[in-house]
Amino acid sequence: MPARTGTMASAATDGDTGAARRPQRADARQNVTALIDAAKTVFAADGVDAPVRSIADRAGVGVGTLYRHFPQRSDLISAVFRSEIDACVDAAPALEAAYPPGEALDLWIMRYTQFVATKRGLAAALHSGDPAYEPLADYFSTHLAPTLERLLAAARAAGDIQQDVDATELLGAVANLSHGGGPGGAVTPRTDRMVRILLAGLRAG
Amino acid sequence: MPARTGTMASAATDGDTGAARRPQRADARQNVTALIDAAKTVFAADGVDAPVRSIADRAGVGVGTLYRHFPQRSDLISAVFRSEIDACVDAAPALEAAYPPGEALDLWIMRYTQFVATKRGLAAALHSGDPAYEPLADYFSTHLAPTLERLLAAARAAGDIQQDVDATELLGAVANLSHGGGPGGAVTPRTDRMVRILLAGLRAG
Amino acid sequence: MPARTGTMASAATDGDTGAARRPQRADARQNVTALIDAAKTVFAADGVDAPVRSIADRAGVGVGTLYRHFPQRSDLISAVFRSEIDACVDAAPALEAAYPPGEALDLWIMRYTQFVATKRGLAAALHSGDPAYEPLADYFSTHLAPTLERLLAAARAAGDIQQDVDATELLGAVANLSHGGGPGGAVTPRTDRMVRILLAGLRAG
Amino acid sequence: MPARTGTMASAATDGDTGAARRPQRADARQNVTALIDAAKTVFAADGVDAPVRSIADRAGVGVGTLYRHFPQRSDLISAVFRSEIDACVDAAPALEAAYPPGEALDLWIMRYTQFVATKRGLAAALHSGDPAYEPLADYFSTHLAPTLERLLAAARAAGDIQQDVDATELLGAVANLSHGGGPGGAVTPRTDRMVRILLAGLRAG
DNA sequence: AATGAATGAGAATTCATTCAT
DNA sequence: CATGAATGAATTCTCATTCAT
Repeated sequence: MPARTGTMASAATDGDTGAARRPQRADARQNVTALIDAAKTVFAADGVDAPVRSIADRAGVGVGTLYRHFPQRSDLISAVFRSEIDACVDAAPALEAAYPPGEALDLWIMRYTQFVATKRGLAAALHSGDPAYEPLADYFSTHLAPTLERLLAAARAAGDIQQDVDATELLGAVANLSHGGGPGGAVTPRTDRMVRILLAGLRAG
Repeated sequence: MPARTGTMASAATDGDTGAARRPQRADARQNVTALIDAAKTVFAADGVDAPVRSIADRAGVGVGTLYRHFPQRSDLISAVFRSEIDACVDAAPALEAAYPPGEALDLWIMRYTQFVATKRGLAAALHSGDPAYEPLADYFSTHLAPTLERLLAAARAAGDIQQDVDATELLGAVANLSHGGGPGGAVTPRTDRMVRILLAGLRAG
Repeated sequence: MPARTGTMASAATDGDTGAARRPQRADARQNVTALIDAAKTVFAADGVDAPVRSIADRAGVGVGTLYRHFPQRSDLISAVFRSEIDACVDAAPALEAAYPPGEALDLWIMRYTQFVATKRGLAAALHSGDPAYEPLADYFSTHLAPTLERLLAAARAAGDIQQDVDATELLGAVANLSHGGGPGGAVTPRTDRMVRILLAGLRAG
Repeated sequence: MPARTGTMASAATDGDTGAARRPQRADARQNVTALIDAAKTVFAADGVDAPVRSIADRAGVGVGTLYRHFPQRSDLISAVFRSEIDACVDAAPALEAAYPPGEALDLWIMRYTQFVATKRGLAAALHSGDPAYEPLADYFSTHLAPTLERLLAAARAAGDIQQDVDATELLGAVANLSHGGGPGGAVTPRTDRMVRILLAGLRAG
């Protein structure tokens, strides 16, 4: 579990006496941020199984600090992905507003594909069965899935798709298809083509 | 220390047919078989990155023996998959003969899915970029791809599919989709559904 | 498992002066020292190719600790030899001050011989061509060679030697001649005799 | 693959009863020769610690055959060197006849140097203290030493050298000095220079 | 006699994780 | 709180040696 100091702290301590303003708290916060940034880079480069040490080094902190904030590797993975997942979720409304449902669906999936492409090992982690990754899978289910669900419903309502498909399943499938992007993590044309075929499949009767 | 073969046991169990003790020479063949069998099981359980030792142990041979027959890990992987790939290839003609092109295509893909489902890490290995796995990728290209190509061509000729898709790419995509089958390696309904959607996508204009 | 330091023992043995228990942090220094001491002994006994493990064991640390401080074997070798090389270098001035050039040269070479005698495999390492040992060879070149160069120049100026000889080459030759000292590492009379002949050779026209 | 037995009996076995004409004897002889040749090459390339297998492979025989003829590694080393030692010994008379004693001594030593230069690890083996190499050391003592002794005595009688030096010791010293020849095994200028200085040392009063 | 398959003991190296400072 | 030293299990790979065929 990541620094659960931060979450409640924000609101609760905001009203604090103005005096205590530069505690160690801010430091810890900075470390957490640095670690997440470092992990983001390292995960993209070497996959989510990269050595803990390389992440700590890149963040400029000791491994002990990493373990303090992220006792489980999956905690770090979750933390890394959470912000990007959130960004992905946040991208939906604009698409929904600007495009017809079917197109919005497609565009959002492509957006999601880009997110997944840089996460080497993400799909493997999600499907590893390792209980440590359950929180991550849950985050998928509770955040991305509802968004996709909504997009799917709209497209279905518009008559664009007939298939009845589970959003979580579809998220997993697209993640799987995105495997094997180059080291840089770019979406390959290959991935792109396959995802499009899958999307086409949703249209079929 | 050499193979502690049960020399005296041989006479007593001479009538025995199949139960091989611990062989030699001509039975290097048997060791190879045992290794492939062991690897098949271990790969299915722990993925293709499982420790060499665990495979050797399960096969009842020393690691040296494993290395003798399969100097590279990819050699073993290839050996394990080759027979199944061949079986997959061999399954095509019957389907082509018995079903209309589009249906034959679908059925063969499902057959292929079953093969891939038990190979944890297969897709990852194929896409790892590690040159050690190139022979394996080649085997895919030279054996499975032509078969699928033929099925695709027939289906296209029959007007079943419009999409122009590369066979190797499609093989990779289906392999990716098949990730995450349970430890047992069965094709999950989830995988099945996603593959069907992909197949449906091939039909779309 | 971390260092099982004898925490409670400390008070009882507080009066103790030198006998370090199993330290930490600041005592990484002590570990380094212990490793160098252990390596010195092991190298003398089994040569510089002795198993890493045996050195770590003798030092009472894990192999990981050894690797932390000396990532390359040559790093350890260098560390072991450096202090002795330095001692060897430091011995020169006194000799130069107390003896005429020719004699000082001879005495210093004998001193150097004593150093080399306990380093089984040192000469082999120096000549192995293995790039890992280049730092060590460099240390020879940059520390011992100048010293010998100076002694040679003085002896030459005094008319003691006519031969024009490269200091590094001569160091290597003497090291080679010193091979085969008993396990104890003492300078054998045999080595002594051969080195003296070589030194005599330097005098010849 | 079994030995390509029966190369057809040689002239040597002609005296045999005409019946028994295709003995294994000739084959074994051939294998021994092939092994020695192979070992000579491999030793020069990789040193006397080269893997047994590489020698057997190069000789085109199984390792079992190697072990049959040379149960100990030192047996093979001895066998390899013996012929060259003999050649070295045989070179002496011609030099003694054609040159004055001092020059003959120098030339023979240089000849010996050439022999040693291609034997990576020979000197180390001689001095390893491993009892397995005693026969080899003995061969040195009983074959090369007397030759050198004779050359030394002649040079001493001619007034060329004053030093009283043990032949075996001198052989060892020159062998040591020859360490570090390039992979090809050529005598390096460095080695040459040092040996010449040693020889000069023999002249000194 | 020859062969080469099999064995398994080493040896090197990496890395997750703990915990003294 | 942070640090990073220490640990040692785990894993890969090599090679000398034996012995069934």
